[in-house]
Amino acid sequence: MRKRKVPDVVIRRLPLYLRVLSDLDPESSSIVSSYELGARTGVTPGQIRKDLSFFGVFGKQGVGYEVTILREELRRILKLDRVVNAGLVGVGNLGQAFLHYGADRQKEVLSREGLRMRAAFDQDERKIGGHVAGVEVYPVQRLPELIKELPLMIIILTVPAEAAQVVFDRCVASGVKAFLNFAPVKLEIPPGIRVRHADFTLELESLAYYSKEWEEDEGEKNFQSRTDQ
Amino acid sequence: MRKRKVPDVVIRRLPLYLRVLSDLDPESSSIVSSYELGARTGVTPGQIRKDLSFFGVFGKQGVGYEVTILREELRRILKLDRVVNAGLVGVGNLGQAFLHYGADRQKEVLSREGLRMRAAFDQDERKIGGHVAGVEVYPVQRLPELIKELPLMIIILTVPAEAAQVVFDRCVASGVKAFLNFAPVKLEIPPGIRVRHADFTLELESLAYYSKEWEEDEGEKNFQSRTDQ
DNA sequence: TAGATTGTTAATCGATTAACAATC
DNA sequence: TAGATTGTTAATCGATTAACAATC
Repeated sequence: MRKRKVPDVVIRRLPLYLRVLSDLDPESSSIVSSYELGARTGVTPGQIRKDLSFFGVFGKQGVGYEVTILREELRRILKLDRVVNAGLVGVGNLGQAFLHYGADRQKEVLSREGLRMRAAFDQDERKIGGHVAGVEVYPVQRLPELIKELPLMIIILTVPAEAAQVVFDRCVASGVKAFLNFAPVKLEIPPGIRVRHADFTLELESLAYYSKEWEEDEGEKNFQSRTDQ
Repeated sequence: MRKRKVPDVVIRRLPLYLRVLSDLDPESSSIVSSYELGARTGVTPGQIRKDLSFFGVFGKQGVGYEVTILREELRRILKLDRVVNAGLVGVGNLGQAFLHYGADRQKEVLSREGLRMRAAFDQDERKIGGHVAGVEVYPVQRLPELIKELPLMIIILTVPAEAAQVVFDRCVASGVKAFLNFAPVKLEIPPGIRVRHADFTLELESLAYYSKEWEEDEGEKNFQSRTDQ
């Protein structure tokens, strides 16, 4: 009964396909081929077909994929066919920034799929009870309670580095399985829990390697254009 | 004379090693082994040694690595031993958020290495001439000019999706080789240019796949704990 | 010296790509 | 039917891991 594990690298491409399918809908054709999907996502047609094959058979040979059907299938696979509530812990500069960002995106896309920024948490008395970008701020003490009641399925960690592990552990204890972590720390992660790290300091530092050397002429061109992540 | 290309996945781990080495310095020992580095970064000791071997020989067999030496070598490799200026285009919600984030991090780490948020750009008359988190906002028209004069080696794109390709192309034309792109679009990227995508919408949507199903009991446990990116 | 740890090679693992039979 | 495009298998590519000789 156990399906073979789907590689995470495949899971990470699915939202990209979904985005293109959602943007595609209005424009005429109700059918799309892996070639067109490839052109619009930057993924090779073969890889798209391989990725989809992990989940079933969605196309017609000689024809392509029905846009609405494939879109609904991807939404179902990603669990975006239901409401998915996210909570954010740590309403500092970064936390507020993310809430504003989320509010911007929510209008466009997040809520088109089932994602909702549902609650924020902080220690600071002055922030509690307030709203940031339309999201209410609760005391961190209520985290376990609200994880279960709302419920919250994804937690975004925008707490200071020192607090990250403690908050993370508390969320895990309350049943959360998926995290987006902005704190620049190595978390101790138990089995079955998925954490994505968003650490811009590391991103920028690694980009410095590829940055132009303005002083002298650049002799060394031993890299190629590539889109990462 | 041409070195073999260093895989990007290796480049992305170097800042992590550098961070640990920088944090390590005060604490007693001036020597660190690949085993300790591994414990602190979550990378296997063998992989750390392999990664470093792309750039030369930095350790002593039977002993380990001199902390200060390895740190300086990594800073040099990543070009963080000199000043690296970054510019940001698009001072909307997300852009301002990033500038505040950068200001926070700058105090701690970014400036410890050579990274500086040096300039911001926007179209909006009301923003131009102002400062956000200590960074001056210039009109986008001055982008090519200031890229060359300051100069700016890394560009952070926080413009709306529609504007991203145009702004990107203009920066490339002015010689920028490294980008951090927050706009949710597939950019057309010429050879020799490195772009990292920071697209939280996609991250959250892929996390939904791993999120707990609260309705029914979760029968399917076909994933493992893993830290990605 | 004996013990420890590097640097590196070879083996393994996993993901991408090529290719094509099936079939609409 | 002929042309197109899927689904899938086999080949390739690249990255990680294991293992160990070199040597401090």
